[in-house]
Amino acid sequence: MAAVPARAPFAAPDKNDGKRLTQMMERAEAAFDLKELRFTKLRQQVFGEIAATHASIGAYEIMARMAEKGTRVAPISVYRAIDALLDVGLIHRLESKNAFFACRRADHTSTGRRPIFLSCESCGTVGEVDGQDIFDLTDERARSIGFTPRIKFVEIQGMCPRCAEKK
Amino acid sequence: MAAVPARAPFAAPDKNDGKRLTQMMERAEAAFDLKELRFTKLRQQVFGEIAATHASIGAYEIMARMAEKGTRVAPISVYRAIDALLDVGLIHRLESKNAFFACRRADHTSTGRRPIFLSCESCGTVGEVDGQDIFDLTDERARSIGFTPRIKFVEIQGMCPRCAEKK
DNA sequence: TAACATATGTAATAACGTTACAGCAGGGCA
DNA sequence: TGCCCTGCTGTAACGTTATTACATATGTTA
Repeated sequence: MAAVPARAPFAAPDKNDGKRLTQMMERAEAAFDLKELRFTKLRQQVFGEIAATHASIGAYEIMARMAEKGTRVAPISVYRAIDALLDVGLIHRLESKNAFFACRRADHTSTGRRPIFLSCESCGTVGEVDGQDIFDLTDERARSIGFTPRIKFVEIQGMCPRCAEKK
Repeated sequence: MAAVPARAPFAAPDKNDGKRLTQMMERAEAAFDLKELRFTKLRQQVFGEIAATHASIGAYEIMARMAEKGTRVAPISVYRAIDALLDVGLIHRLESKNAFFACRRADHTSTGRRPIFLSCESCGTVGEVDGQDIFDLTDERARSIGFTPRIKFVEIQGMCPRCAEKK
Protein backbone atom coordinates (compact mmCIF):
# COMPACT_ATOMS: atom_id res chain seq x y z
CA MET A 1 0.00 0.00 0.00
CA ALA A 2 1.26 3.45 -0.90
CA ALA A 3 2.20 5.66 2.02
CA VAL A 4 -0.33 8.31 2.93
CA PRO A 5 0.81 11.79 3.96
CA ALA A 6 0.81 12.28 7.73
CA ARG A 7 -2.01 14.37 9.06
CA ALA A 8 -1.02 17.50 10.96
CA PRO A 9 -2.39 17.96 14.48
CA PHE A 10 -5.93 19.40 14.33
CA ALA A 11 -6.09 19.19 10.56
CA ALA A 12 -9.51 18.50 9.05
CA PRO A 13 -10.47 14.88 8.49
CA ASP A 14 -9.90 13.72 4.93
CA LYS A 15 -10.57 10.68 2.82
CA ASN A 16 -7.22 9.17 3.72
CA ASP A 17 -8.21 8.62 7.33
CA GLY A 18 -9.32 5.08 6.65
CA LYS A 19 -5.93 4.22 5.23
CA ARG A 20 -4.27 5.94 8.15
CA LEU A 21 -6.13 3.71 10.56
CA THR A 22 -4.93 0.68 8.64
CA GLN A 23 -1.39 2.02 8.76
CA MET A 24 -1.68 2.59 12.49
CA MET A 25 -2.75 -1.01 12.93
CA GLU A 26 0.24 -2.19 10.95
CA ARG A 27 2.54 0.01 12.90
CA ALA A 28 1.00 -1.32 16.09
CA GLU A 29 1.68 -4.88 15.07
CA ALA A 30 5.28 -4.01 14.32
CA ALA A 31 5.65 -2.25 17.67
CA PHE A 32 4.39 -5.31 19.53
CA ASP A 33 6.70 -7.57 17.51
CA LEU A 34 9.63 -5.38 18.39
CA LYS A 35 8.94 -5.78 22.09
CA GLU A 36 8.20 -9.48 21.64
CA LEU A 37 4.69 -9.03 22.91
CA ARG A 38 1.47 -10.17 21.24
CA PHE A 39 -0.91 -7.88 19.47
CA THR A 40 -3.87 -10.00 20.50
CA LYS A 41 -7.46 -9.60 19.39
CA LEU A 42 -8.38 -7.84 22.63
CA ARG A 43 -5.51 -5.39 22.27
CA GLN A 44 -6.40 -4.82 18.65
CA GLN A 45 -9.97 -4.03 19.59
CA VAL A 46 -9.01 -1.66 22.39
CA PHE A 47 -6.44 0.06 20.22
CA GLY A 48 -8.99 0.23 17.40
CA GLU A 49 -11.44 2.11 19.58
CA ILE A 50 -8.80 4.55 20.75
CA ALA A 51 -7.36 5.10 17.29
CA ALA A 52 -10.82 5.56 15.77
CA THR A 53 -11.11 8.97 17.42
CA HIS A 54 -8.75 11.90 17.58
CA ALA A 55 -10.20 12.76 20.99
CA SER A 56 -9.18 11.24 24.27
CA ILE A 57 -11.37 8.42 25.49
CA GLY A 58 -11.89 6.87 28.92
CA ALA A 59 -11.52 3.19 29.71
CA TYR A 60 -15.23 2.77 30.38
CA GLU A 61 -16.15 4.49 27.14
CA ILE A 62 -13.91 2.03 25.32
CA MET A 63 -15.73 -0.79 27.08
CA ALA A 64 -19.09 0.62 26.08
CA ARG A 65 -18.14 0.92 22.42
CA MET A 66 -16.77 -2.60 22.38
CA ALA A 67 -19.96 -3.85 24.01
CA GLU A 68 -22.04 -2.22 21.27
CA LYS A 69 -20.06 -4.28 18.78
CA GLY A 70 -20.74 -7.45 20.71
CA THR A 71 -17.57 -7.77 22.78
CA ARG A 72 -18.28 -7.52 26.47
CA VAL A 73 -15.20 -7.41 28.66
CA ALA A 74 -14.47 -6.49 32.28
CA PRO A 75 -12.80 -3.20 33.26
CA ILE A 76 -9.65 -5.01 34.27
CA SER A 77 -9.28 -6.50 30.80
CA VAL A 78 -9.49 -3.08 29.20
CA TYR A 79 -6.99 -1.67 31.67
CA ARG A 80 -4.59 -4.50 31.00
CA ALA A 81 -4.80 -3.90 27.28
CA ILE A 82 -4.31 -0.18 27.88
CA ASP A 83 -1.23 -0.90 29.98
CA ALA A 84 0.25 -2.95 27.17
CA LEU A 85 -0.50 -0.22 24.62
CA LEU A 86 1.09 2.40 26.87
CA ASP A 87 4.14 0.16 27.34
CA VAL A 88 4.61 -0.21 23.64
CA GLY A 89 4.09 3.51 23.13
CA LEU A 90 1.06 3.31 20.87
CA ILE A 91 -1.13 5.43 23.10
CA HIS A 92 -0.67 8.16 25.68
CA ARG A 93 -2.46 8.91 28.91
CA LEU A 94 -3.98 12.36 29.36
CA GLU A 95 -3.56 12.92 33.10
CA SER A 96 -5.91 15.87 33.31
CA LYS A 97 -8.80 13.80 32.03
CA ASN A 98 -7.93 10.29 33.12
CA ALA A 99 -8.25 9.27 29.52
CA PHE A 100 -6.22 7.91 26.64
CA PHE A 101 -5.51 8.77 23.04
CA ALA A 102 -3.64 7.27 20.11
CA CYS A 103 -0.13 8.43 19.41
CA ARG A 104 0.12 9.87 15.92
CA ARG A 105 3.81 10.61 15.85
CA ALA A 106 5.51 7.37 15.06
CA ASP A 107 8.88 8.76 15.91
CA HIS A 108 9.10 9.34 19.68
CA THR A 109 11.00 6.21 20.39
CA SER A 110 13.37 6.54 17.46
CA THR A 111 14.11 10.24 17.91
CA GLY A 112 13.85 10.29 21.69
CA ARG A 113 12.05 13.62 21.44
CA ARG A 114 9.03 13.77 23.67
CA PRO A 115 5.85 15.67 22.82
CA ILE A 116 3.56 17.87 24.86
CA PHE A 117 -0.16 17.32 24.67
CA LEU A 118 -2.78 19.84 23.57
CA SER A 119 -6.37 18.98 24.40
CA CYS A 120 -9.25 20.95 22.88
CA GLU A 121 -11.92 21.79 25.42
CA SER A 122 -14.49 22.14 22.70
CA CYS A 123 -14.13 19.03 20.55
CA GLY A 124 -11.92 16.84 22.73
CA THR A 125 -9.29 16.35 20.06
CA VAL A 126 -5.78 15.85 21.37
CA GLY A 127 -2.73 16.92 19.41
CA GLU A 128 0.95 16.41 20.03
CA VAL A 129 3.79 18.76 19.29
CA ASP A 130 7.46 18.36 19.99
CA GLY A 131 8.37 19.53 23.46
CA GLN A 132 11.83 18.16 23.98
CA ASP A 133 13.26 21.59 24.73
CA ILE A 134 10.48 22.14 27.27
CA PHE A 135 11.20 18.83 28.96
CA ASP A 136 14.90 19.66 28.99
CA LEU A 137 14.16 22.96 30.67
CA THR A 138 11.91 21.39 33.34
CA ASP A 139 14.58 18.79 33.99
CA GLU A 140 17.17 21.44 34.53
CA ARG A 141 14.83 23.42 36.78
CA ALA A 142 14.13 20.37 38.92
CA ARG A 143 17.78 19.48 39.27
CA SER A 144 18.59 23.05 40.21
CA ILE A 145 16.92 22.41 43.56
CA GLY A 146 18.28 18.91 43.95
CA PHE A 147 15.23 17.07 42.65
CA THR A 148 15.81 14.04 40.43
CA PRO A 149 13.08 13.85 37.80
CA ARG A 150 11.76 10.53 36.54
CA ILE A 151 8.37 11.16 34.91
CA LYS A 152 7.21 14.46 33.51
CA PHE A 153 3.85 15.71 32.25
CA VAL A 154 3.11 18.79 30.20
CA GLU A 155 -0.50 19.24 29.17
CA ILE A 156 -2.38 22.20 27.76
CA GLN A 157 -6.12 22.68 27.53
CA GLY A 158 -7.60 25.30 25.28
CA MET A 159 -9.11 25.77 21.85
CA CYS A 160 -7.90 24.07 18.71
CA PRO A 161 -7.69 25.98 15.42
CA ARG A 162 -10.64 24.20 13.85
CA CYS A 163 -12.98 25.01 16.74
CA ALA A 164 -11.66 28.58 16.89
CA GLU A 165 -12.54 29.03 13.24
CA LYS A 166 -16.12 27.89 13.80
CA LYS A 167 -16.72 30.89 16.10
CA MET B 1 3.57 38.10 65.29
CA ALA B 2 7.04 38.36 63.82
CA ALA B 3 7.40 37.06 60.28
CA VAL B 4 9.00 33.66 59.97
CA PRO B 5 11.48 32.92 57.16
CA ALA B 6 9.91 31.06 54.26
CA ARG B 7 10.77 27.43 54.01
CA ALA B 8 12.47 26.33 50.79
CA PRO B 9 10.91 23.46 48.84
CA PHE B 10 11.95 20.10 50.32
CA ALA B 11 13.78 21.73 53.23
CA ALA B 12 13.74 19.80 56.50
CA PRO B 13 10.92 20.54 58.94
CA ASP B 14 11.87 22.97 61.65
CA LYS B 15 10.39 24.41 64.81
CA ASN B 16 8.84 27.32 62.90
CA ASP B 17 6.38 25.10 61.08
CA GLY B 18 3.66 25.73 63.63
CA LYS B 19 3.93 29.45 63.10
CA ARG B 20 3.94 28.93 59.37
CA LEU B 21 0.64 27.10 59.58
CA THR B 22 -0.83 30.01 61.53
CA GLN B 23 0.49 32.41 58.92
CA MET B 24 -1.03 30.32 56.16
CA MET B 25 -4.40 30.50 57.88
CA GLU B 26 -4.13 34.28 58.15
CA ARG B 27 -3.12 34.53 54.55
CA ALA B 28 -6.06 32.30 53.65
CA GLU B 29 -8.49 34.56 55.43
CA ALA B 30 -7.09 37.58 53.61
CA ALA B 31 -7.34 35.78 50.27
CA PHE B 32 -11.01 34.97 50.85
CA ASP B 33 -11.69 38.54 51.92
CA LEU B 34 -10.07 39.83 48.77
CA LYS B 35 -12.41 37.75 46.63
CA GLU B 36 -15.37 38.60 48.86
CA LEU B 37 -15.91 34.97 49.69
CA ARG B 38 -16.29 33.47 53.14
CA PHE B 39 -13.57 31.50 54.86
CA THR B 40 -16.12 29.34 56.60
CA LYS B 41 -15.48 26.74 59.26
CA LEU B 42 -15.76 23.94 56.71
CA ARG B 43 -13.27 25.61 54.40
CA GLN B 44 -10.94 26.28 57.31
CA GLN B 45 -11.05 22.64 58.30
CA VAL B 46 -10.45 21.38 54.78
CA PHE B 47 -7.63 23.86 54.24
CA GLY B 48 -6.21 22.95 57.63
CA GLU B 49 -5.93 19.30 56.67
CA ILE B 50 -4.29 20.11 53.36
CA ALA B 51 -1.89 22.64 54.85
CA ALA B 52 -0.94 20.28 57.67
CA THR B 53 1.07 18.15 55.27
CA HIS B 54 3.64 18.99 52.64
CA ALA B 55 2.46 15.99 50.66
CA SER B 56 -0.50 15.92 48.34
CA ILE B 57 -3.70 14.55 49.80
CA GLY B 58 -6.85 13.15 48.25
CA ALA B 59 -10.35 14.37 48.96
CA TYR B 60 -11.36 11.16 50.71
CA GLU B 61 -8.26 11.24 52.88
CA ILE B 62 -9.21 14.75 53.94
CA MET B 63 -12.67 13.44 54.80
CA ALA B 64 -11.21 10.63 56.85
CA ARG B 65 -8.97 12.93 58.86
CA MET B 66 -11.82 15.30 59.52
CA ALA B 67 -13.97 12.40 60.62
CA GLU B 68 -11.31 11.33 63.12
CA LYS B 69 -11.62 14.77 64.64
CA GLY B 70 -15.36 14.50 64.87
CA THR B 71 -16.47 16.28 61.71
CA ARG B 72 -18.26 13.97 59.34
CA VAL B 73 -19.11 15.49 55.98
CA ALA B 74 -20.15 14.17 52.59
CA PRO B 75 -17.77 13.98 49.63
CA ILE B 76 -19.56 16.76 47.83
CA SER B 77 -18.98 19.12 50.75
CA VAL B 78 -15.27 18.46 50.69
CA TYR B 79 -15.16 18.92 46.93
CA ARG B 80 -17.02 22.19 47.20
CA ALA B 81 -14.59 23.46 49.79
CA ILE B 82 -11.72 22.31 47.59
CA ASP B 83 -13.19 24.17 44.63
CA ALA B 84 -13.35 27.36 46.68
CA LEU B 85 -9.76 26.92 47.85
CA LEU B 86 -8.60 26.31 44.27
CA ASP B 87 -10.51 29.39 43.13
CA VAL B 88 -8.84 31.55 45.71
CA GLY B 89 -5.46 30.06 44.87
CA LEU B 90 -4.68 28.62 48.28
CA ILE B 91 -4.22 25.10 47.02
CA HIS B 92 -3.23 23.41 43.80
CA ARG B 93 -4.44 20.25 42.17
CA LEU B 94 -1.90 17.60 41.27
CA GLU B 95 -3.41 16.14 38.11
CA SER B 96 -1.20 13.10 37.98
CA LYS B 97 -2.40 11.94 41.39
CA ASN B 98 -5.92 13.32 41.62
CA ALA B 99 -4.88 15.04 44.81
CA PHE B 100 -4.37 18.47 46.32
CA PHE B 101 -1.66 20.36 48.16
CA ALA B 102 -1.25 23.71 49.84
CA CYS B 103 0.35 26.50 47.93
CA ARG B 104 3.44 27.74 49.75
CA ARG B 105 4.39 30.55 47.42
CA ALA B 106 2.17 33.42 48.36
CA ASP B 107 3.18 35.37 45.31
CA HIS B 108 1.72 33.69 42.23
CA THR B 109 -1.19 36.04 41.94
CA SER B 110 0.81 39.18 42.63
CA THR B 111 3.77 38.33 40.39
CA GLY B 112 1.81 36.42 37.78
CA ARG B 113 4.62 33.90 37.61
CA ARG B 114 3.34 30.37 37.59
CA PRO B 115 5.16 27.44 39.19
CA ILE B 116 5.74 23.88 38.08
CA PHE B 117 5.09 21.06 40.53
CA LEU B 118 7.60 18.49 41.75
CA SER B 119 6.15 15.46 43.49
CA CYS B 120 8.40 13.05 45.37
CA GLU B 121 7.53 9.43 44.69
CA SER B 122 9.12 8.37 47.94
CA CYS B 123 7.70 10.73 50.58
CA GLY B 124 4.85 12.35 48.67
CA THR B 125 6.06 15.88 49.34
CA VAL B 126 5.19 18.37 46.65
CA GLY B 127 7.38 21.38 45.92
CA GLU B 128 6.88 24.33 43.64
CA VAL B 129 9.48 26.17 41.63
CA ASP B 130 9.04 29.03 39.25
CA GLY B 131 8.24 27.88 35.76
CA GLN B 132 7.08 31.02 34.04
CA ASP B 133 9.66 30.66 31.28
CA ILE B 134 8.54 27.07 30.74
CA PHE B 135 4.90 28.11 30.51
CA ASP B 136 5.86 30.89 28.10
CA LEU B 137 7.58 28.34 25.93
CA THR B 138 4.63 25.93 25.94
CA ASP B 139 2.33 28.81 25.12
CA GLU B 140 4.41 29.78 22.16
CA ARG B 141 4.61 26.18 21.00
CA ALA B 142 0.84 25.80 21.20
CA ARG B 143 0.18 29.02 19.32
CA SER B 144 2.67 28.02 16.65
CA ILE B 145 0.13 25.45 15.45
CA GLY B 146 -2.88 27.70 15.98
CA PHE B 147 -3.90 26.33 19.36
CA THR B 148 -5.11 28.84 21.94
CA PRO B 149 -3.99 27.73 25.40
CA ARG B 150 -6.14 28.34 28.46
CA ILE B 151 -5.00 25.98 31.20
CA LYS B 152 -1.51 24.57 31.44
CA PHE B 153 0.27 22.35 33.85
CA VAL B 154 3.72 20.92 34.24
CA GLU B 155 4.26 18.16 36.76
CA ILE B 156 7.33 16.14 37.56
CA GLN B 157 7.57 12.96 39.58
CA GLY B 158 10.87 11.81 40.93
CA MET B 159 13.01 11.88 44.03
CA CYS B 160 13.37 14.87 46.30
CA PRO B 161 16.76 15.82 47.75
CA ARG B 162 15.90 14.70 51.29
CA CYS B 163 14.85 11.22 50.19
CA ALA B 164 17.86 10.98 47.86
CA GLU B 165 20.14 11.70 50.79
CA LYS B 166 18.62 8.89 52.84
CA LYS B 167 19.87 6.32 50.31
C1' DT C 1 -38.45 41.50 56.53
C1' DA C 2 -38.21 40.34 52.00
C1' DA C 3 -35.17 39.32 48.48
C1' DC C 4 -30.90 37.75 46.90
C1' DA C 5 -26.45 35.43 46.66
C1' DT C 6 -23.53 32.40 48.97
C1' DA C 7 -22.80 28.15 51.38
C1' DT C 8 -23.99 23.55 53.23
C1' DG C 9 -26.81 19.07 53.94
C1' DT C 10 -28.67 14.68 52.14
C1' DA C 11 -28.97 10.91 49.04
C1' DA C 12 -27.90 8.58 45.24
C1' DT C 13 -25.09 7.50 41.46
C1' DA C 14 -21.47 7.96 37.94
C1' DA C 15 -16.73 7.45 36.58
C1' DC C 16 -12.22 5.60 37.25
C1' DG C 17 -9.18 1.85 38.78
C1' DT C 18 -7.42 -2.41 41.43
C1' DT C 19 -6.96 -6.98 44.03
C1' DA C 20 -7.13 -11.85 44.04
C1' DC C 21 -7.42 -16.00 41.98
C1' DA C 22 -8.43 -19.23 38.19
C1' DG C 23 -7.91 -20.74 33.49
C1' DC C 24 -6.21 -20.53 28.67
C1' DA C 25 -2.76 -20.26 24.67
C1' DG C 26 1.48 -20.62 22.47
C1' DG C 27 6.51 -21.65 22.25
C1' DG C 28 10.61 -24.25 23.81
C1' DC C 29 12.54 -28.41 25.12
C1' DA C 30 13.35 -33.19 27.13
C1' DT D 1 4.36 -36.23 22.65
C1' DG D 2 4.11 -34.43 27.02
C1' DC D 3 5.66 -31.06 30.08
C1' DC D 4 6.71 -26.57 31.66
C1' DC D 5 7.12 -21.78 31.41
C1' DT D 6 5.56 -17.29 30.18
C1' DG D 7 2.29 -14.27 28.70
C1' DC D 8 -2.47 -13.25 28.30
C1' DT D 9 -7.50 -13.31 29.51
C1' DG D 10 -11.78 -14.39 32.48
C1' DT D 11 -14.56 -13.76 36.66
C1' DA D 12 -15.96 -11.54 40.75
C1' DA D 13 -15.70 -8.34 44.03
C1' DC D 14 -14.14 -4.16 45.78
C1' DG D 15 -11.82 0.42 46.37
C1' DT D 16 -11.23 5.23 45.00
C1' DT D 17 -12.48 9.60 42.90
C1' DA D 18 -16.10 12.82 41.53
C1' DT D 19 -20.80 14.51 40.28
C1' DT D 20 -26.02 15.31 39.87
C1' DA D 21 -30.24 16.85 41.88
C1' DC D 22 -32.72 18.91 45.18
C1' DA D 23 -33.51 20.87 49.77
C1' DT D 24 -32.08 23.89 53.56
C1' DA D 25 -29.45 27.40 55.93
C1' DT D 26 -26.88 31.73 56.50
C1' DG D 27 -25.28 36.26 55.67
C1' DT D 28 -25.94 40.91 53.23
C1' DT D 29 -28.51 44.46 51.32
C1' DA D 30 -32.56 47.18 50.34
